[in-house]
Amino acid sequence: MGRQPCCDKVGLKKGPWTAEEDKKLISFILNNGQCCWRAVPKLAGLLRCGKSCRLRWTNYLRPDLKRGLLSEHEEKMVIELHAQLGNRWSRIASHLPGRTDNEIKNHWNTHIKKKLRKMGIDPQTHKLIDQPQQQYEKQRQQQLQPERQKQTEQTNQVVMQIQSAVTETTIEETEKSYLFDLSEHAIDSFCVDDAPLVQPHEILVSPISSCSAATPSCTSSESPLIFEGLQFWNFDWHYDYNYSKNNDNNRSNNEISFWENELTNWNILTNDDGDSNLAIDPLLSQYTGNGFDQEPWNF
DNA sequence: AAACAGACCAACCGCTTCCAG
DNA sequence: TCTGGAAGCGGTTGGTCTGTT
Repeated sequence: MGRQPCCDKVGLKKGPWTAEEDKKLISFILNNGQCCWRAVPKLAGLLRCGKSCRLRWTNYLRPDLKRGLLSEHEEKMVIELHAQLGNRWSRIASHLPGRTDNEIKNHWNTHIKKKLRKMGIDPQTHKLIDQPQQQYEKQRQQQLQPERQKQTEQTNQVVMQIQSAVTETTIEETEKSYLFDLSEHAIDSFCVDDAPLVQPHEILVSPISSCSAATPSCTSSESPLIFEGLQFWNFDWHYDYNYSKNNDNNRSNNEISFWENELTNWNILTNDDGDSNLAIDPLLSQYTGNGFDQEPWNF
């Protein structure tokens, strides 16, 4: 027995949302808040599935969304967070105010992946990708392995003969040799002969620089998990919200502040009669925003 | 100017997780 | 503790845009 569909799909509309639908959804949520998404379409007069409404709201209509390409700083954060969290886009998005998981996922797949590959880094593992020369060396090492094994065995035999002749071995010396082994293994994990195209520190955000504002005492030796619960500062907090991608008038003005641009759009969307005085106030007053370099603000 | 290919991204699908009863 | 519904999440799809031939 299969699972019941999230909604009765008969007669439901799919595909891109129209301005009219957006307007209905925004009006409804501003008046009633986010309640049971399943009920939203009926109550808002939409022929959409609740899930679709939720996605449209969270990914596109939410007033606190940032729009436009990710900044270089945000991109670095995404890379750093991805190295720690993997494809947990919502977790990553939670560290980037105003960005959605969908947006970050798309940006990762279309931009960052390519950049990392160009840099010789595997976007999934964040490790250096094998270059042809390195692959050749690896193969060669494997071919030489049996011969080396034989040589090692012979050497070991000689060493054992010498060791048996040595009557006193201090604990300190034993520890030293153990530590030496460990360091050898550590080197194995990153082949120093394989000169990377890009040094790791050139790609990843240094933890110490990232944490300075919120946790000034942390050091670069700490786990990058310090990102957990961390607030990041100094983001651009501007919006370039265009309902239509084709409306390039606003785009050409570069970043237009949320308050000029967003409110205008919202006025249009929430008022049939275009009376801007009526507009947002009573509806939006419930929303509180918070720029990182500012006090919380209200509509 | 037309055809095509690749890039981009909004939206969908289906699985997982959460939570109330 | 179990169950079923709702929400959350990540992978994928498909339409549109843009650049190239």
